Amino acid sequence: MGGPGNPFRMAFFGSPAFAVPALGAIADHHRVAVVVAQPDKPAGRGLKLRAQPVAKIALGLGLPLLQPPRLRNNTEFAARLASLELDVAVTVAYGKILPAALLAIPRHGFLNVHASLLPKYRGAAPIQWALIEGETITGITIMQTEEGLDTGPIRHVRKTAIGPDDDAQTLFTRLAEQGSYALIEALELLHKGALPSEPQDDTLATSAPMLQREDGRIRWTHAAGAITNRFRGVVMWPGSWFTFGTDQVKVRALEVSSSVGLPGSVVAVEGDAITVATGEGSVRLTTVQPPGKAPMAARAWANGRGVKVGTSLG
RNA sequence: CGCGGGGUAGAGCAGUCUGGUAGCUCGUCGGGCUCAUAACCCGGAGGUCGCUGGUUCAAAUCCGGCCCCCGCAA
Repeated sequence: MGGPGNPFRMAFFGSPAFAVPALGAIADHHRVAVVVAQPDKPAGRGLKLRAQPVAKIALGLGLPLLQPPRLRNNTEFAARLASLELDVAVTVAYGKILPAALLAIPRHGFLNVHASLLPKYRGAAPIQWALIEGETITGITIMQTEEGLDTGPIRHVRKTAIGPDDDAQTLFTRLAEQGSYALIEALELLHKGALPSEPQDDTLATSAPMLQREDGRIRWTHAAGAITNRFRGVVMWPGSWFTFGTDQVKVRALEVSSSVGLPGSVVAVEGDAITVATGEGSVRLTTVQPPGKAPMAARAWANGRGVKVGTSLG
């Protein structure tokens, strides 16, 4: 176990893969009285029941696991949480709003691990939106959980640079790790009574709502750089896509190019790639994926569909 | 029983409804043209049409079973 001499007695709320490193860190340094994750949900082809990553890890570590379908007006759950005599609880991408009645249970309340530099990018998809907006720096904010969405006082911050090769996948991995470090740091400070609390400046707040399928649509009139940034942000889901006929064609790999032309028109077909003009510059599509098919070289896709220089994509 | 698309030459597709010579865009090999080329011209090789059973004079195509890949949704 290791860690500080006087570990906290804690509850951990989290669900997806992003929360896994934080759970591991907490389990190493503190006493986890209970892990709370969202219920297993049907997902994937065939709608088979899929366990939440945090739930799997919790079971693997032999930690008590709860997956209540509802928190609001759930007196049984509240009573159980209260009976644990928690010092503090943490939430990491749990995915549900916590009622005030629960927030008041732990001695130090709830700390939330958020993957942006608050007050920017409040909401469910901070990593994706930071990439879409072309940010070059982001980070982890540990905040006091309130009833509002990511509005509580900032208690600890850890920054990280966004590199040109970063996408949602790499940033997710890095920030999940950074989040676990930041959380341990914050808990140490809390233990010493030295954890600051700074209210957020609401006038600087921006929102980062959960992505929708439409957020992946490529707007050819946008600049090539903006299209690329969005591609990096939506790569995990829903992915960048354009329309051709009635197909939504996903773009699996692209790079900025300098050719110019009418936005949306194919200006070059060479090697494995096709180059499409945008509002400013162009993008070279190297791998695409039509619906129902495996990913393929963009050139191969063009070959089979009669796409050539001059063809307009939607 | 959530909805749906697909498996035809090395790649991507058409052909299947209306059974009857294996087609298209590329790649590849050879030749030609060109100062030159990923451009152009000519020619060639390359396919047990996912597997399997059935119907038929005849199956990529019609019927049954099986295997595999993927999209939506969540």
